[in-house]
Amino acid sequence: MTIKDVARAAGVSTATVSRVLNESGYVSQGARERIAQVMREMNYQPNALARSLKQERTRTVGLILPDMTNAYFMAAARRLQQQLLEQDYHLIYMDSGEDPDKELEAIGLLRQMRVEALILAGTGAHAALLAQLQAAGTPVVLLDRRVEGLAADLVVEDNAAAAEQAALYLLDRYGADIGFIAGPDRVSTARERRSGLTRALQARGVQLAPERIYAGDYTRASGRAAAAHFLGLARRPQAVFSANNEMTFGLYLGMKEHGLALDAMEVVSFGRLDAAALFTARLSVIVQQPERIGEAAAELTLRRVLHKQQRDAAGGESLVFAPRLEWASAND
Amino acid sequence: MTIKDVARAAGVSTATVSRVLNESGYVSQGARERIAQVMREMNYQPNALARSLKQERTRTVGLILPDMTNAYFMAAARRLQQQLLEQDYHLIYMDSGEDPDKELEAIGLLRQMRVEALILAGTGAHAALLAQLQAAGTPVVLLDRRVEGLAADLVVEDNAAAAEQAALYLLDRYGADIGFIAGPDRVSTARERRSGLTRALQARGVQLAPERIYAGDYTRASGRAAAAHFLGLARRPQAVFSANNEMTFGLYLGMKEHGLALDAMEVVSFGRLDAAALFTARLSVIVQQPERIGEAAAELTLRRVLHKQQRDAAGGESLVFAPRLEWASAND
DNA sequence: CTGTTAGCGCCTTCAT
DNA sequence: ATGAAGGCGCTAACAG
Repeated sequence: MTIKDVARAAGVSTATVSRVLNESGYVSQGARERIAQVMREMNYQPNALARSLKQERTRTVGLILPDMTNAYFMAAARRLQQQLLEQDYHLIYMDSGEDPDKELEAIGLLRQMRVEALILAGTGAHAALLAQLQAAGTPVVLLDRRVEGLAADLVVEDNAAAAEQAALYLLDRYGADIGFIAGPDRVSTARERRSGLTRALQARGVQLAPERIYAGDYTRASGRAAAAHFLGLARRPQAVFSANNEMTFGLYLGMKEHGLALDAMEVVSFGRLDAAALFTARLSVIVQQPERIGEAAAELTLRRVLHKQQRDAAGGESLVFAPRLEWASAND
Repeated sequence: MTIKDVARAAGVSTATVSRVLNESGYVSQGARERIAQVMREMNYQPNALARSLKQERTRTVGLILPDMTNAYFMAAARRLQQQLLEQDYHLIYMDSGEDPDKELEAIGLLRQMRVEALILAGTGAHAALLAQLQAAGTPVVLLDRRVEGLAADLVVEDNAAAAEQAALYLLDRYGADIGFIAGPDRVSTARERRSGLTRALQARGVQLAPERIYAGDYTRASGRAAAAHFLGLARRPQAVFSANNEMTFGLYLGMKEHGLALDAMEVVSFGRLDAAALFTARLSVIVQQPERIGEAAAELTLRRVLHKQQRDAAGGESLVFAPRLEWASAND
């Protein structure tokens, strides 16, 4: 089923068929209709590979995510895909599983597929390669996470500011009697959330004992471990600040396991925790907006690939969204 | 950056470069090393479009899912992708959003991209088109959901049997004093779960009053509405059977809103509900296994595309997995 | 308005 | 062991 078959069946040359395919150049009404008819009858689908090869344009964007079972990323991805689709751009996903090696492989594959742009929520490991990609003319858009040493377009949330605000609230209420469950330091959002806390501590002139900070890794299991840790202390914190919602879920699991009421400690968490609507807790959340992140990333990407808008040599455009804080008193 | 550039830089012809790229034919040790060296230096990435065009082989599989924010599907997709990647096959996702029109568009796009196979958790709308695709030589593998009127490879869970078992348990315990929250009838899993209930009712010679069946649509909102419905009845059911976990979540939300304790009714639900670990309930779940579904779909697909194993004219291979039932007494 | 032609980057005989 | 050449399906001048 090629353009040749269509041309023959319609009694025209391939060029004419190509013209109706691309809505370019002049084609008589009669020919146009005949060709359209034939295409429908044969159920012809143009070969995207051949078109892309010839046009040097794939209308394709790569997206690398660390975990495609993560609700936050998938919400962003979904919106992103919708937006791109409106401009006839297609998304090719890859899942790195937080593994730099797999990320490297994914980047390679996407390059081979000649994606016109790369959107990345990365492990942070391949700054040099990404810079090279950019230099070669493929726009790179960082999503949610920064990559140290890489000046690229950026769509992120203001983690530090939100964390600082949340921490100030807790410090003013409980002083140093709080616990912090940190994320993995290799991820920029985790670093920023930690530094927000640090800023708040400095602002209030408070020191946090080392055992009040638990080094988690954004997983539910580490939140559960944090609960065990905090509840094992001579004096357990009155409140906990958790750097993401998975760890918060784990924290509650751990509290339950230790026979503690779930509203025994006040908790502030990054990211929504739907489950909290079903039990009694004192939970405040820093509400993120993956859809807006996805939409902004799409908009930025399209600007680069559609309008060939060049990035400044110095650095890219930064879009920073402020998460909303949702304070909750006992929510039962 | 083409094979020509590499050839020139290495002082050989493009044919030789192609040979090392494909590890085919004879290449002297010296040439091989020189070429590999040049490729590394130039950071050459072969053009997948050109290769696929020439080889008539894209090493690409299409996957259409109804909702890429759904944990079940994404768990399956992840496993699927991992398995395919091991054989150097790549997955191209599309999200249909449960919309037949978008699904149609997605199928078209994937055809244009010349995917070697299509894996589909569909809206059930395009049996004829899919049959045509199959006839044209593109294997179609149905994931989780059947498509009426289409004889294709199939990887699903045994919804009817599991639903029947669950229903029998409830009927033996509460007689007709139970409620059922059904899924949308256009989805095969919903139909099967409903028919499992029907079988159980017949087996026990019990009739369920029409108001004891609520027509949900697999969304949380419809579960919440179901709660409102059941609790508004003159006599509320003593137990509820919910056709999926999102609706179960909604059910609990609704119960909470009506001031009912979450263990006031016994509940059996399709699909895990993680949140239940955090509150007191009487919930039993029919545990699904998306990873196994994904793995099986990958295995089946690879058999078709790698070994060109033909499907029987009559129908495809059916892999039916039995979900595990996890009975819980009060889980506090 | 339409057809002819020359590639896009790569692979694959067929010679050598 | 290597190179020359044709063609995968399509588009984009250029002629007519």
